[in-house]
Amino acid sequence: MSIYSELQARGFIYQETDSENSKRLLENERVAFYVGFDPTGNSLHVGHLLPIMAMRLLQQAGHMPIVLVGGATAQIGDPSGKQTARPILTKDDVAANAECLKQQLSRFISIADGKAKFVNNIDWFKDMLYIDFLRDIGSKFSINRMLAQESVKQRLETGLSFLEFNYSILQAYDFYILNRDLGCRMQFGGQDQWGNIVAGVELVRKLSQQEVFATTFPLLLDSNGQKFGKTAGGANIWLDVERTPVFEYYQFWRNCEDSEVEKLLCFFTNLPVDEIKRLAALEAPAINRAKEILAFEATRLAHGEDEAKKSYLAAGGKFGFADPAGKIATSSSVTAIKADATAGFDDLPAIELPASEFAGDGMWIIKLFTDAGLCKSNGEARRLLQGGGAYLNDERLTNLELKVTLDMFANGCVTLKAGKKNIKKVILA
RNA sequence: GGUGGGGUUCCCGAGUGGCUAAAGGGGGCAGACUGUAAAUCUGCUGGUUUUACCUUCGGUGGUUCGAAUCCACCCCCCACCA
Repeated sequence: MSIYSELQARGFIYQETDSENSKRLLENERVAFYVGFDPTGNSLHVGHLLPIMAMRLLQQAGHMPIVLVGGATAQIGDPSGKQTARPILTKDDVAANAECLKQQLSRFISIADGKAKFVNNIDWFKDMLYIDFLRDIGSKFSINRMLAQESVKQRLETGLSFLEFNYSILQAYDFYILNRDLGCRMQFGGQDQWGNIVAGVELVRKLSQQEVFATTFPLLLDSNGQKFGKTAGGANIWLDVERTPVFEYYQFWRNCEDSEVEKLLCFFTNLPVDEIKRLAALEAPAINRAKEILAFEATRLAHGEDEAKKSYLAAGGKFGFADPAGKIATSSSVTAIKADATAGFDDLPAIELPASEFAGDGMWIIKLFTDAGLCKSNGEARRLLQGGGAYLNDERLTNLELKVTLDMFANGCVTLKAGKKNIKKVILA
């Protein structure tokens, strides 16, 4: 399958400036293309993954990814798709964040031996004179057209500063520079970037008389219309294990909705499309195997085969395996793992607490739930118990005054659960 | 710069002196049902040493036995005019 058909079949293509020529270009030439990232945080989250997976596919097909870090533009904040202006970052923040970004990206695309280029737009904006910019670039933009942009129109309702208004001009200029200096001929980005991206295509045409192309990805939403990549709780699922432990990362994918599995497998795994269609068409409860494969594959890409295996076994041990006999065919390496219900116990999320806490009268159960990180406050833990959602060693707790003592530990360990899915082992230190 | 309208708990949004930790909705959490799914129903949704106390209604100060609610000043947002 050609790379273009692959992208299309997997649902990556939402809008294109020139479908026919993009296809021809991607199929017949080695193309330098760029995707921009805002270094606004020190970790990527699942919401960033769609363009990353696209870059991965394109790179595997022989194309050259240029990762643009928006060091300059991050200091402005893109108003597209945002309700309100974003806080402005310092230069040091941006530099540190850019480094984290590069490191996390390296799990998905090859960055060694110049297989991918990293650029920072601060490099061409920092010495730019305002007058020059206005004359050379500003003159190419029509305010009338900019005002007609959907993203701008929306912000006009609530207010838009001149600073933010300039964002699309800066992004357009990025494309111009990358085309001029690195021969970049395509830009990919989120659907919300369309206006900015098209502005770039036009600017390149006006300034360089070059034809360049752009494609946007669909915006992923969950069933509630929220941006994809948040937990139910609204917290982001990060690629940084400090923020999102691997087990939780795995569980995020494992808990996707039935109706989403096919889409998610297409976007976030490397499995062939026809296999995905077959897996996603499985009847309940076998559909759960598709979710296991999704979780395993997505975790494998982000955290490596070993970590993915641990999470698979830990989750399977706790909740059961969807296809323990391995009857459902798949090209995923998950099939090689023996579905052993006890093997993953050690890899459940755990916290160590000093044994002295449990000596004598023991530790108050409410405090234990809070200290273990399962509840944000004692009040929340109290409510959890009152609502019947708290478990100690798989027994439902009702006594708010319970003290956890050393004799409740088996092999130096007790298991806490907040609800059916949030598990934490407490290990004596 | 002028005039008018606003800033309430995660979000939207009621509340115009005590009955207000603050209606209602959304979101979230938990329970039941299930397949670690969806839908549905139920409970909960500021903190603590929990029949009580503490913190919260843009900020500061004041009036009052008592303030999200009244007064003064300040900050910010929106609309129209300039």
